[in-house]
Amino acid sequence: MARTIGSHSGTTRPRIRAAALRLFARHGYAAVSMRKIAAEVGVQAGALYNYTPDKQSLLVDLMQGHMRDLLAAWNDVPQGETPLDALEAFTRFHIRFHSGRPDEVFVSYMELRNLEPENFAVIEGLRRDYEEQLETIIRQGIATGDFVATEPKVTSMAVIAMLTGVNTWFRQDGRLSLDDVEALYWEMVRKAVAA
Amino acid sequence: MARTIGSHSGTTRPRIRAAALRLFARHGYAAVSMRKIAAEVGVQAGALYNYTPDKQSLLVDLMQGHMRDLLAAWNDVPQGETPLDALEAFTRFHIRFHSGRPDEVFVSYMELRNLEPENFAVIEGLRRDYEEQLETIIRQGIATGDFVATEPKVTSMAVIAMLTGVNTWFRQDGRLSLDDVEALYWEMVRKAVAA
DNA sequence: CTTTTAAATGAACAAATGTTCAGTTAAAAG
DNA sequence: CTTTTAACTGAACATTTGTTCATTTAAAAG
Repeated sequence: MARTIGSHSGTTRPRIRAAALRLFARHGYAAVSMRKIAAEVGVQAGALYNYTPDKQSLLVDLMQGHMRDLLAAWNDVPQGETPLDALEAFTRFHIRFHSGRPDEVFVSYMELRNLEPENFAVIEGLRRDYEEQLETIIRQGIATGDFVATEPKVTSMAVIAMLTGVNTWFRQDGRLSLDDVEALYWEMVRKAVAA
Repeated sequence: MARTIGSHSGTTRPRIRAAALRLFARHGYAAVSMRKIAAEVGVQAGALYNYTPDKQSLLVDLMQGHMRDLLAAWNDVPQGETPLDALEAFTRFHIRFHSGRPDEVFVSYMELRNLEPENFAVIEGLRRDYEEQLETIIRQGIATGDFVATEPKVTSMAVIAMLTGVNTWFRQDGRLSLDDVEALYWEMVRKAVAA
């Protein structure tokens, strides 16, 4: 059999993406076979190669898409007037964006070592771009005297690590709302860099 | 051939552990075969089974050993008089301990999903034990009025995430010494929970 | 209805996987 | 020197791996 009833052209590609993302996040890139992805989509393994040249490209596309989405979304956020406003905007944006995409975040963070060198360089570059957004805010706050930080780069890394950590415990249906969490973390970030 | 010249009884076991740790950290548990571990030790794959019942046990032993070492080492740290002293002790200990064992930390954090459920429960329990050490300190600081934190558990998670993040960028031969880093992070932690 | 074509099958490939085990070797014990 | 035994080899096993491709099917175009 081929072209089974109900197969439409536009549907399969996103379903492959979604299945790959889900499985990579749950079990890890190396532990997931093309056959398992295909089974999740309801298709034979060979069919995947109509949509991706190989397994690695599946991973790269997911990670690159995530990093591009992240940078684009941050670009759409109003930065506010002062460095303090900008830092609050970044804090709240980072938590909200990442908590809404746990699988993408997990894969993009955990599977870096499974990227071939050239692909790694691309993703790592996008990550650095994002980190520099925060570093810039912190440097501006230091310049205006709003923040105290002797090592802005270190401070950026510390803040990002803290914020990304939300994903390890936060659940949408938990006791605390996303607004609660944003407020809690913003208070800690604010105090940590306060003059 | 077997029992090649220079093979001593006590040597192979730790070398297998070291090779497995190194390779798991570099490439991930699922991507590392028993043959690759054996090759790193200079032995055939079959020989590994004189020392481990299976591949999973190799991973569990590494992770369990790491968590036990962590809890034991923290137990040996003088806690100080006040909650503030205890928090500083924890902050400095966490950074120092983790930065000295990057491979163990990486594996223990990244390979949780490759543990069979019962093994996962054990490791997760040990992790919770450690996290509760910090939570207790924070609760005591709140009780004495030294700290302000409306959600002690969240604060603990935030602080630990921030501290563990050091491992993503810190290098022993970098510009900043371990003491520098400890001081930088301690200032941020102190301010973040300050009353 | 007929033709075209995109989408999927299913079998095949060599290579690699975790694990077992009978046999071999060299160190330790007597 | 002889015996014992722990340590290791090397081949074998059934599965699974990523990927290719000739073939088949059903939807779209005319």
